[in-house]
Amino acid sequence: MDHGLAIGRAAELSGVKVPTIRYYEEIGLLPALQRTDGNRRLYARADVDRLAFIRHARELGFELDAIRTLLHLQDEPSQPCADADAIAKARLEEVRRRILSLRALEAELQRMVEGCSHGRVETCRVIEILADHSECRFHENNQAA
Amino acid sequence: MDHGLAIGRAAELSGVKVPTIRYYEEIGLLPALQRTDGNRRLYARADVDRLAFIRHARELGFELDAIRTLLHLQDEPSQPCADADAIAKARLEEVRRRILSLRALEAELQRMVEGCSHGRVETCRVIEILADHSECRFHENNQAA
DNA sequence: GTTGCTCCTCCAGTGGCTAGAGGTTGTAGC
DNA sequence: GCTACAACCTCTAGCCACTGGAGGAGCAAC
Repeated sequence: MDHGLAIGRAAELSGVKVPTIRYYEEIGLLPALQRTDGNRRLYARADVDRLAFIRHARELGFELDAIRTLLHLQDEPSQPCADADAIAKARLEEVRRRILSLRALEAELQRMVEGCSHGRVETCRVIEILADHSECRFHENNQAA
Repeated sequence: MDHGLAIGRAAELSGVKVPTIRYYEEIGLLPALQRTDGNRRLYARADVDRLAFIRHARELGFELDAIRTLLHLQDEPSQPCADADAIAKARLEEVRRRILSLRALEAELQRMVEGCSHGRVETCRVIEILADHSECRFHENNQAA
């Protein structure tokens, strides 16, 4: 038994799926790995930690490019953390904007659903409100999703 | 001057970009259009309305498949509107879930940013919290973005 | 007639994976 | 040692909803 974990085990431990791990390696988010004689990837604990870091950051909605920067920072702990701070702050702002936007959206959808006559489409507010944007209270130039 | 609008004008009026309009036609969201002798697309008012409908629905975060269904419903006003109602309700639920998830996310990011020592990475909470998921208060299996 | 704008088609790329084909390696049981 | 089977490998294509660019044609004004 050589020391190092197989990709499946690394996936289990980190919570990142096997094909996703390979994908991260491909785009250079993970350094090139050791392989066994049989060409299988070997993961050390540090690699699993790195994967967990990435997964957590993805859950928090950071883009892979931002994560790349955060990983570089993590690799050099003596650097000032202003960059990490800025990335987190930007993400926080983004999340807050999104929440505001979604709340407007919620209200608009609520209005649609409440207005539904449960009858025919011709008297249905859902369709009507969609058709007539001018009536809409949701006027952001947003990424609504 | 033939009656009908050029694609650029339809884009202006509907708020949908020119390549996006062509894309919608390609995937069958708009019916096949009239063309001029010179092979240019011609848009009637009804087409522009349809585009505006799509745009509005996209702003509200409906997927193109849902929009396809909504458009079918709009085309047949004598149908019961239960389907439209269901689509809108599902979207409303989705938005509410997302808001909850984003609020948890906001709190987590807030905690990260507040914990930043504005010093070196080695003492930075931002990196630390990312590295240590177990400390995280944000435990949804979410689509965080 | 020529400038310059809009339009046409077709193809490639985005982000962040996910799925599948087709082949190899490793392991457990007999 | 043999066989079955899981887990691995690479490579390619697909997902959504666009977006951008190349290279060419049409059209209006001067």
